[in-house]
Amino acid sequence: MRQSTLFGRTLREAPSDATTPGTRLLLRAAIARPLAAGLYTWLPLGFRVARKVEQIIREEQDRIGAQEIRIPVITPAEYWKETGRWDTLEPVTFRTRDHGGREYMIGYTHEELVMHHARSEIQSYRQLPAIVYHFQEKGRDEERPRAGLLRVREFVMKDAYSIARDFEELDRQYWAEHDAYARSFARMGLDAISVESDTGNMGGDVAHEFQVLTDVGEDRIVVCPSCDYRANMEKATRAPAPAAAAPADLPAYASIDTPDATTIETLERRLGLPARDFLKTLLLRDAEGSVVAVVLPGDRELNEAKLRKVLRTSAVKFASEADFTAAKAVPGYVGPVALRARTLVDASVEPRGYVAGANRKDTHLRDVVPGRDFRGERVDVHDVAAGDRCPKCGAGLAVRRGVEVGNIFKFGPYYADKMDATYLAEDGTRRPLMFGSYGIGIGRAVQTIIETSHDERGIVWPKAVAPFDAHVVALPSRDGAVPPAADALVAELESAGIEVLYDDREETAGVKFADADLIGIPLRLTVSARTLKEDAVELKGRRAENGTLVPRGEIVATVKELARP
RNA sequence: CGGGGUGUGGCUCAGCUUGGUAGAGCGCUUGGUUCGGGACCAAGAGGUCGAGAGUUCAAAUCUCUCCACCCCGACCA
Repeated sequence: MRQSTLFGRTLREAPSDATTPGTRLLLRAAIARPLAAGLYTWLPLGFRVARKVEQIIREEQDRIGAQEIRIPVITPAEYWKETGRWDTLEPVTFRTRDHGGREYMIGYTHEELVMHHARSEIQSYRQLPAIVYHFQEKGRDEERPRAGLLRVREFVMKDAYSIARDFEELDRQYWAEHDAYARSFARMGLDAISVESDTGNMGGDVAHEFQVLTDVGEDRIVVCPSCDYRANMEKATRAPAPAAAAPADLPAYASIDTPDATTIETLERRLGLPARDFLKTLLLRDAEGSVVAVVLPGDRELNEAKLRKVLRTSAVKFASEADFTAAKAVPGYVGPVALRARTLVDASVEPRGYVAGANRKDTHLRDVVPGRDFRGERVDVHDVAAGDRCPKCGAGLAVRRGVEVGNIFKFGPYYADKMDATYLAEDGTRRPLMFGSYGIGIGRAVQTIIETSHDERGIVWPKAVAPFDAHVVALPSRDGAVPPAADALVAELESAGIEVLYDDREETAGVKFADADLIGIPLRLTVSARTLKEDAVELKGRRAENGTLVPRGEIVATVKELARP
């Protein structure tokens, strides 16, 4: 590929709204270009990377016996209505009608469609197990696209779907996919770890995410430094702190005056007590409008994902004024004592005396003892914090940020039950198709590679996904001998199966080298008057500081050996 | 959706407070010099100042409405 004709130019400066290093390099190195919020066009260099990432995933899916298919982007409403997701996905999907008025949506994912095909194709246990997958666009009307390709509104996903006879077979498929994912990410140069995750609006109960730990990630990941415990914050738990014995002789609770002290911070200052000595009581309402109070220690944060799970609801919001009145609570002074609301008490609340809101303006109560002065359902709805003890081994946990590059779900009969998808078992009974689904976002993977593999000069592509194997840079020369020599080298490399980006532009050495570093192809081959005089080619790895001269006669073999891992 | 911010040539930005000829650097074109780490000289091209309405003799600048994009929070690959 001649760089002089490459569609898409490199930028010396990144647009000012590009916030992460990967987004800046994505734009500067002409990998992709924005079209609208959350919509990106792949440029040739980026598209080549995307295709290599796809190919790695394809090979690993094929290796475990998955079969590639292709389901349309535009999907009819009727299948989504069978599972109820036509309604629940409404806020995050793109929809349209045909001229006959029939409803469709751009696939948000493809479980329903696979299940539809499976129930008609699969009649007998003899056809199981099966895994199908495809690479297909997903449309998600995200409320907030972010950071280049990390979160967009349309993206290609490799989504695989496993269909099994029973839980055991599903379990084997699940772990086969888990391993295929681990191999895929490793091959594309991503250091991804698998963590336990919440299932969100996908349904089902067992799920893992593959997370790449990096500061630009949106997810908070709890990692144990001494054992293999890793979990998304939405799911993470901790070993309970040693239960402090409740002092037997605590006095009955009593009012204290706390004018204008509506936050834990104010109370800490005012009363000279640490945040953990307070109880904060949050009045919330779920998607159906039911009100619930959640009691947490003052130093703990509510984990909404956990709470949604406990409440079996899709959204949790703060309570309205009317809700406060009905619960006999006062904003800023909510407390669990004599509160008229369903009360959930977080597991981190200990059996001891606390300061809590009195449900009266400007008043708190001291010596409030859980169990004695109020009751509630015990639940785990708090965020794990750095330093909490690992639920597996007791070591101090760390909290990191991560990019979710893939996830896997074990649904069991969840979809089959809703869609009446059964097969005839060996014993003559009808049984539900056991289902699992597995997704990798291609664009997100590509940008995550950039986020985690670059230096101050540009991208450093892993060999397996680099847009080209080698970057031949022909420097300008007076005698006109360089271009034909470089042409010949490129032709020879290409006929040896090497993918070459050939910088044949009339630019100075500085510009060419800067672009080569920015684009980040693993091997750089320089042809110049200087190298011709030595009958050699300068070879430099992307990370190397200096190149070395390789005799012209050996260069093709040398590159061939270095190019492929 | 809530909160915040920004829209001026392809990119980075100045100009706006205090209304009066639309600017700089980079990039682009042409010619010349240079030639191994983002060269130099000269001459050019390129802008409905996000859109619409209003105020005014006069609007990039003031007012209103709308739009787009970015960032922070709740969801996901």
